Amino acid sequence: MPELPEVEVICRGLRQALVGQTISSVDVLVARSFPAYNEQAVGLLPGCRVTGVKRRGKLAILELKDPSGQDWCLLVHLRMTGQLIYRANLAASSGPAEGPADAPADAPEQPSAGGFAGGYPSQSLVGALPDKSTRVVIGFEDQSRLFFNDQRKFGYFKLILASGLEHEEFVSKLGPEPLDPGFDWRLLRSRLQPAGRQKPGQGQRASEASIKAKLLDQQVIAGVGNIYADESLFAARLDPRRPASSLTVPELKRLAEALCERLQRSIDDGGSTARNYVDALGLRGEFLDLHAQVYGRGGQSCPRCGQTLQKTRVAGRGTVYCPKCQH
DNA sequence: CACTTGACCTGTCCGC
DNA sequence: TGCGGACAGGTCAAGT
Repeated sequence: MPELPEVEVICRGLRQALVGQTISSVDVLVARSFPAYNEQAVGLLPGCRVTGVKRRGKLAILELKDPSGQDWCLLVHLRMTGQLIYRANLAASSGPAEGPADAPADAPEQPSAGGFAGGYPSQSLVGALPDKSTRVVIGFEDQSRLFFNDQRKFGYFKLILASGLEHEEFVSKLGPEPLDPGFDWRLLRSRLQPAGRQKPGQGQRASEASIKAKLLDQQVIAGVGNIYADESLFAARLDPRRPASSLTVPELKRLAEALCERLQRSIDDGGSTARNYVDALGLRGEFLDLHAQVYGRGGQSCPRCGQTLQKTRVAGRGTVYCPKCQH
């Protein structure tokens, strides 16, 4: 469920914490979480300095520079249940990270912390780390650590050259960023309704795929997942089952606007916590509680017209919509 | 070729 | 209490 807003919130936190830091160690506890680790990264990552943290679609990207000056990108995809949690060095007081049983040590005291410098906030949803879902741990020279937790082991790390062919391929595969300044209804139309070659007489084959399936396709638009597809379609008053090819210009305008508004609103709320999403400090996001209108609310009444929201399946995903005001 | 479905995983929730 | 099964959904391979 980490989608664009969740990954964006995590990246902002990591940027503050990691830029300028130098990696001192990498522990891969589950091999599938960093498939190529042994071949390429085992001796390469320690010594690398973090020069930036970016997001592309649902990917978090740690930009690294190795001692020889070569630039690398460490890609992290959280998939369903991945978490990236940063823990500052707690004045070396947190010895073995495993020890709720110990009493003598002033307990895992939580230094109120206004930011990363002092540790982590007491309202963190995540306890002592590593825990049983920890897959990768990256240590830094100042003794802080970045934990990659992932219950379902769908997420992964991948190290690529910043300017290599792999990078080009991965960038060009993803569709445009809906929050980039250049994103508007015309761009959305070009992605949803690509101008097919029109043979005179034989009109181009209109895409029959549902608008929801298209929104979930990362090659069409980058970063939209199930939550924001449903929320945007509701805000734009569009039936998720409609063929993408059938949207009119006014409908495309509503949808483009709804996508931007819903995604930005969620970033402002700290993202959506449906199951186990937390930000870089272990804090949950509040979008679902504060501003979501349909996701997870099947059977409840439509906040716009009062009709009962329907839960169904579109594009293989659980989908909630209002049968009365979405057309 | 366009599109849909199944597999990958594990934790949670529900009914029996 | 314990167990089986459905369900959650991002992405890719396989199927229609």
